[in-house]
Amino acid sequence: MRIVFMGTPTFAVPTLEKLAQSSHDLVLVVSQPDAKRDRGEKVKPTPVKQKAIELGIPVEQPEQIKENPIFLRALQALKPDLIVVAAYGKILPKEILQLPPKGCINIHGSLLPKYRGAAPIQRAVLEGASMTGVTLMEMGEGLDSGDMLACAKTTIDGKTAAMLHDELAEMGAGLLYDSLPLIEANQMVGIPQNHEEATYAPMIYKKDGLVDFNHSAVDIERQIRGMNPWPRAYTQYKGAPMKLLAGVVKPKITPDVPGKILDVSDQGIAIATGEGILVVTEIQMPGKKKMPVSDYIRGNQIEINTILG
RNA sequence: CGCGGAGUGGAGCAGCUGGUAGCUCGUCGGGCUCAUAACCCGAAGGUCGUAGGUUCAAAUCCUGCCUCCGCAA
Repeated sequence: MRIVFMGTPTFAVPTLEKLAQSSHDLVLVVSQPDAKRDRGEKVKPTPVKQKAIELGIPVEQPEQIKENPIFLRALQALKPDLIVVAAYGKILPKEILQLPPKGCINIHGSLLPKYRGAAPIQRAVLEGASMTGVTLMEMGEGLDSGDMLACAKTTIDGKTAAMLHDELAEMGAGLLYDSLPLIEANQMVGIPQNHEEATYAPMIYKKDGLVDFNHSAVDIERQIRGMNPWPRAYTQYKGAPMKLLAGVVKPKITPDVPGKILDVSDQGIAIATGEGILVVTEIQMPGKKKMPVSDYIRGNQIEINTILG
């Protein structure tokens, strides 16, 4: 089959690699423009573009994908049998969705119909779901609402969103790879989603990382894991932003002012919350590296009774 | 040219109004103790990111480079 791949962030990279390894013709990779800036003055290509270059596959980066006749014609000229999409970042117009005979297949980082949308992995962690996974679906009109072709599951346990991200990226890549023969033979059967059970996973913003200590320790610990690697759960310690990178929940002992530091030791920083105590074990201060609290307090002070936030 | 912080013994930091380096922890040895992540004594371990410059003398001042990180996007 002639395949076009569309993707942008690192989540899509494993799938790109798998496609490149397959016996099919990966004729084009489409990714977002390089507009993103990093620290300093650098303009970095997207992770997918970098990998595509490494693999020697042509890359297109249309500024806009809708109502772009030039791009559409170029795509038509390639006569792709299949378009695979993984976290591309833009809604595809109907003309493109209808272009390949085998359709457009999307890899989504959740067990549909749960967590449709931009941030499925993080939302699953934040809400304390026990399982998550990846779903292969036929793309149609509507956000992540197409028929499901296959899925794979994993447990969340104490994993961070970052860990799940990597795991699901690989899982999705493998799932797609294994499905290619069936797709080619038109033996994939789409199962409609139960739209009644659909939930949405809106995009995460920087402010979603701000910790509210009135919440329970359980929720905050989930926030720490869900906001990893970005934007990270953060609070303020004496006016300086303090990122909370890992923590454990202790059962409630006696109620105290939420956000108050109750104890500091090699075990971590014990903080009162709306319900229970959160012992933060790993932090990062501005300009510093991430480090275990036990390391941090070797050369820095954290005062007990300070109110965070 | 977006703003900014930082690179010092294994870890985290201090020293930076120039005169060959200090703290906490860890490590090793010894002691005390019924015992201990406790306490006491002692030891090892650093060409102070890198290349130059200024100087009688630089971790400390100046310049280039490398690396790490926070903010903003």
